[in-house]
Amino acid sequence: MERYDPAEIEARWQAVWAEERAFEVPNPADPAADERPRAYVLEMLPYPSGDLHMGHVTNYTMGDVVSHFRRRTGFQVLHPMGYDSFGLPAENAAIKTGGKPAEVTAHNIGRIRAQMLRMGWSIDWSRELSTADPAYYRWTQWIFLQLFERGLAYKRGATVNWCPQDQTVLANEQVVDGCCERCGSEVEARKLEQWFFRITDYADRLIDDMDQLENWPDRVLTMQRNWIGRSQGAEVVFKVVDGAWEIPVFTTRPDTLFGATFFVLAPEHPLVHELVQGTAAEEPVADYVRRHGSESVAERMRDDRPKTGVDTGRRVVNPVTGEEIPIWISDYVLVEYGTGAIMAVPAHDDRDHAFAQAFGLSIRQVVAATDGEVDVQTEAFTSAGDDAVLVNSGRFDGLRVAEAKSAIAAWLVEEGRGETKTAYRLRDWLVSRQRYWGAPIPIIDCPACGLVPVPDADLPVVLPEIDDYAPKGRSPLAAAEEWRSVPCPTCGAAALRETDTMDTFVDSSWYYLRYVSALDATQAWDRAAVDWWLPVGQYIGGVEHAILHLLYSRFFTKVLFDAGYIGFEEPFANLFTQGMIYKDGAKMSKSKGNVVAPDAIVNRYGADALRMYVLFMGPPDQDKEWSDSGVLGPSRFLDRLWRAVLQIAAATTGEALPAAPAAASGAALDLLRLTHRTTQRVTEDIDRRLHFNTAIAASMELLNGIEKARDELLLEPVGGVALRHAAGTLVCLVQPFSPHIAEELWSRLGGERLWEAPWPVVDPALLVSDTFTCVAQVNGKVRDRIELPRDLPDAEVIARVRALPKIVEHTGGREPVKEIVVPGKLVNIVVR
RNA sequence: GCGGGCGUGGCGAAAUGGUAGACGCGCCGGGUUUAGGACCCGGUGGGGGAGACCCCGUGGAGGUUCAAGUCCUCUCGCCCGCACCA
Repeated sequence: MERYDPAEIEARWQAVWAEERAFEVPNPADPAADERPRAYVLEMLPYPSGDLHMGHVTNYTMGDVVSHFRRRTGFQVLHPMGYDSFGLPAENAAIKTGGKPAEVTAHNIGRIRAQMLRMGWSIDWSRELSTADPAYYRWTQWIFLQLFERGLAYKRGATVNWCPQDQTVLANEQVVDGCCERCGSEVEARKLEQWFFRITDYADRLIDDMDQLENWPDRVLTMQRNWIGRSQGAEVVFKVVDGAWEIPVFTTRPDTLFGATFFVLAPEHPLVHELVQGTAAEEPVADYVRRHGSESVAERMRDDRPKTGVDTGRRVVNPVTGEEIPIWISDYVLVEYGTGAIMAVPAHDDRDHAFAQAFGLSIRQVVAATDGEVDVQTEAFTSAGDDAVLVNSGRFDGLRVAEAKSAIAAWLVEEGRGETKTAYRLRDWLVSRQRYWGAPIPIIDCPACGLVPVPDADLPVVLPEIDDYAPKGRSPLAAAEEWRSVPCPTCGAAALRETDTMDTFVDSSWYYLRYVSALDATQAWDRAAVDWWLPVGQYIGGVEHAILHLLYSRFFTKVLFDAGYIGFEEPFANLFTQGMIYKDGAKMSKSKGNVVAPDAIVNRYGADALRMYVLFMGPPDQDKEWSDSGVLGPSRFLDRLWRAVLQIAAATTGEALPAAPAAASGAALDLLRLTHRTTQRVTEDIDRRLHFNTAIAASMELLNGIEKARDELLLEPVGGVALRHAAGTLVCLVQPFSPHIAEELWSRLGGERLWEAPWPVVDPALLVSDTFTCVAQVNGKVRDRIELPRDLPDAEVIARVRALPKIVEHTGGREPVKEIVVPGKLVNIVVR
């Protein structure tokens, strides 16, 4: 028999699909457009390093299975692909080899595209995009200016995260444990003028609109919620003794106000200098501030570090007790959060408690446990539940914490000493980078007019060709004097271009919109086409983007909605986050030397086997361990499928997928039932649960059934039709996973264009049989099984089970206390 | 500390509260080829028994139920996210 040759089959069908433009879909303006329902299936776009890795293979194969399935169940499917092609790796490679980032990138895209094509994914390649292409980043710049016009993009001096290795600033989201997410160097704090996006304006909507994201993993929503970190509380104003200053603090525990025994300012707090000027504390405070400022971010984040601080000698008045309490400076108070100042309640806050102990400050209990004593001198009592009531708090004594929070907050408002307030952990998104390979920020700095947007007609601001990409602590673009010097668009005076480029996460925050109009040079997207395709129906990607890409994209979508450019507020209706693939217990990485190259597996077993294996390995949302021998399972399965279908195709005649013969009985009927049960399982596993591993297992069971029945069924005509029906169905079910072999076998069965053939339909009559295997239990333990007619009345079922010798033996002649019948499943006889 | 998730054969894993281990890898035995990472048949959780069979078994301890891997309470271990956020 002809051997299964994946390499030959795969190349041939890939050529057919390309020739037929099988996976290209029309926009609404296109005459070819029709009114069938639409599905936008999208996977996160890849960074084009030279080689495809297993994570990509899993990600895009999952999306491809969904795409094929939707296409064959009546949808027009938009399934595009592009490259997130700006960024450091290409730039660093160019510096190392003396090439140009654009050339390195073009080369890498060529390689990764070739590897993607070998996987046979059903992608509409006519919409391919690359974020480093001026035709793309022209619109990234346009969006930047949309934000600028609305006050959502602004430049300010700030203490920012500086990566000494990459020589650029980083967003908060890109700092992990005090180190650069990309290169691992310890991040330094630097005071610089930088561009920010005002994502904090959208903090509430980013949290509240999570209600609409029912089909997002809880994990991702929780991570975003934590990252935004919304806390309800109160702002309380404290007056400084012997001075005109009033300093507000933010607290989530206004109920503990009576227990505030000292006050702390962050070292960077703007009032620090004024407060101590000309006093005895001036020198020690200045000294503390200086020492604190020179510490690295990582040092400040060490969790076991002792509390440090310095007394200002100044005092503030506690608004409820009238008591004067000392003002300290300490770096455990963060200037960026709340107001940069806190009221310290050592009895009920661990950090304040540690500070009070370190400096011998007084600790006063104002909340007590309803059950049992607590010693707040030893340890802070932080419970805020119903088991905690106020003490030493004047007329608020006896209130539970929750009640006291609102009562004291109300009192503060009444007295004009404070107001209710919400604080967020989220910071504005720092988007400027001092590197070359990114979209230039389209702003011109005019000495007379200030920051002026580049006029739309002058977009894109194209990256100039330069000779030296090496980072020097400022953007390499600053050296391109000629490019940089331009007349001010407003007044015509000599002005300078902004030389920073944008964070690459800006590029990827809107690419899902561009696919609908990827070739349109006149606008970022066609509104009618966006309304037609979006929001994205199914988005698939790695969980590592939970608080970067996925939060930024939601923010952009809301901004563009508010600006009237799109008609929806959430970009991704359904999100699926796939697990990572490990090898030898570790993430695959070049440095660990445990990378398995997809190309090598394709060479050996074919793309169809690899595609099937990455999904067969386990549940798609879980991390998985790569096994070199594991791929043999799907590989052998496809080989057996090949031989079985070819044999059936040769021994029988008829359609590729003939109707199930009505006259079937015995083994033929059993096979038809198995076929339809399998169709049901595969359909549900793909459609509802994205449980590809069990869908594949079900297909394997069907093949096992076909092989077992084959020789017998080929002897008679009805059996032959049943076999052909089973084989045709199986080929259909396998197609989303391993489309090349499926297409080939389909054509051997006499079919055409499987990629658009209708999905097999389940005949409900074939899902049930006239008998069932009844499990016979005594006291919940399985003792026997018996084949019974499905329509037998319960009483008769019980009688038949009770007559079984093993049941008689285990009941030992005792009368049942109870008899449980689960129809079509089991009988449980309960005896004492 | 706060939040999320996970513990089932040698391994990857299945299992609407109803037959635990489907499907696959590996391994064992047999066959067939012995150019093959080839193919076919049978077996494969642990313990006992010559055997039909019996007992135990889903990290651990309780509980609910006729029935628990699945639900509840406590507990141990691992992974991930956030973390001096007031």
